[in-house]
Amino acid sequence: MEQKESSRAGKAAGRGTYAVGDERRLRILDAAVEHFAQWGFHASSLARIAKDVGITQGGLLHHFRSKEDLLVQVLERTEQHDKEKFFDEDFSTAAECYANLVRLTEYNAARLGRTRMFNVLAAEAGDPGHPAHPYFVRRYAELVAVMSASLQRAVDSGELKEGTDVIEVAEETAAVMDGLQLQWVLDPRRFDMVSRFRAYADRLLRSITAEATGLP
Amino acid sequence: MEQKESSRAGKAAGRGTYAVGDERRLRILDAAVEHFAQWGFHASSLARIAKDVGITQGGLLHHFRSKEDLLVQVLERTEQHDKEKFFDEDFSTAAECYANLVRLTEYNAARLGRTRMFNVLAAEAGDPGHPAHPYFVRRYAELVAVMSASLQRAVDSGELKEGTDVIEVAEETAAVMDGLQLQWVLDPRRFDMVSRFRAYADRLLRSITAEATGLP
DNA sequence: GTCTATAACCGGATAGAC
DNA sequence: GTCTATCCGGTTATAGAC
Repeated sequence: MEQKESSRAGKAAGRGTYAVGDERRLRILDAAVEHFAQWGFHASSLARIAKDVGITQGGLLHHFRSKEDLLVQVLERTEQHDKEKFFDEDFSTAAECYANLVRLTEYNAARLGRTRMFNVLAAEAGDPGHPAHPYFVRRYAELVAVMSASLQRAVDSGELKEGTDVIEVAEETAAVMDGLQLQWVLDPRRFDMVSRFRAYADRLLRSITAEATGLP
Repeated sequence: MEQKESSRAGKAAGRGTYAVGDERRLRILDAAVEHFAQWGFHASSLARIAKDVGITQGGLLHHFRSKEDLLVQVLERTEQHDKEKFFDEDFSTAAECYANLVRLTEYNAARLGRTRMFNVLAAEAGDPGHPAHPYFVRRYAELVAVMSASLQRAVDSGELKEGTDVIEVAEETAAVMDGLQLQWVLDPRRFDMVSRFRAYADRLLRSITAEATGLP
């Protein structure tokens, strides 16, 4: 799965280090994000995406075998980007882990189209026949694995209460993030997603942090 | 908008008390739920829905002016049903309110297609031009209003901590329910949505309940 | 009420010219 | 690499027969 990309991905791991011929490809991917965001997968059209890039539908299909192929590569691209930005380091405390998730929420709150795309695709992918179904199943599994591992270290270190169900907490946290995004996209100006997530994280951590002081 | 329906709605408010000619209408609505669930709005087709009912696309459009009309009436129907079932009474304690939401989660967990439909439509409706956009904006507002009113009564009665931000808690709870539904639909057999929501409700209530005992 | 027929379009994918 | 042309099928909505 990864070898396919290794030949064209940036060699020096620097930003923007791509083969020259891939510039058009990247512009297509960016345009596709916007369209999948607004229309979902089924209702997006290659012709309209191509038009945004300034080429025709036929031209677009020179870079991507099919519409499905385009979707999968869009997801792979954004995922790779997110992982580098937010899941590179292993957090040693739960507080750090949630501070990082607040950062992720801020990042999403600055990208309406991208966030709406994930909302729509995650929901559409509930259909087992949807091309993004395997992606989202794997995505949640990985997210929960990374988060629960962080939380488990926090339990072991004594930061969190003994007996905390770290899987449960990780899945709940993922749910809160997704649910807040749903409400935020419906009314981005009114709904303060970042504050809401921060409030959730604070209350959650307070309720699962091992109490060290205060009691006799 | 409501007069249109008043002539054909059940007169005695009893279950199933509909005009005879509306049987076909109801079967169309039920079939539409399944299709909107699997395909969302844009990618669903009137012809396929009609086929499931056993009529043609032309025949279907005798009962519903347009595809948009069908969607709106599907949403109105399910909403009316839900309100009667889960939001009829005003709850005097927060514990009762959340017990009722657990019941709602159980109800949803027994209806995969319907729940998937709401996931997809709620996400699609993030686009302001989507026919269901106004519906979902109003839906969240009403849900938060009802829940936060319940919670406020619980604060006033001393069940919950003084100074609890009831709007914040209500919006967070809605987010958890939606987020859990998203994960559940992706893998209904593995993911236990009801347990997860119960765990969330328990932890939330513990952290916002006014402590009455235990401290000197 | 339901059908068939049709209008007027849009969808993805392929083939081949340049 | 991008275009045009084309295939073949799907879409909603309307019109009119029965």
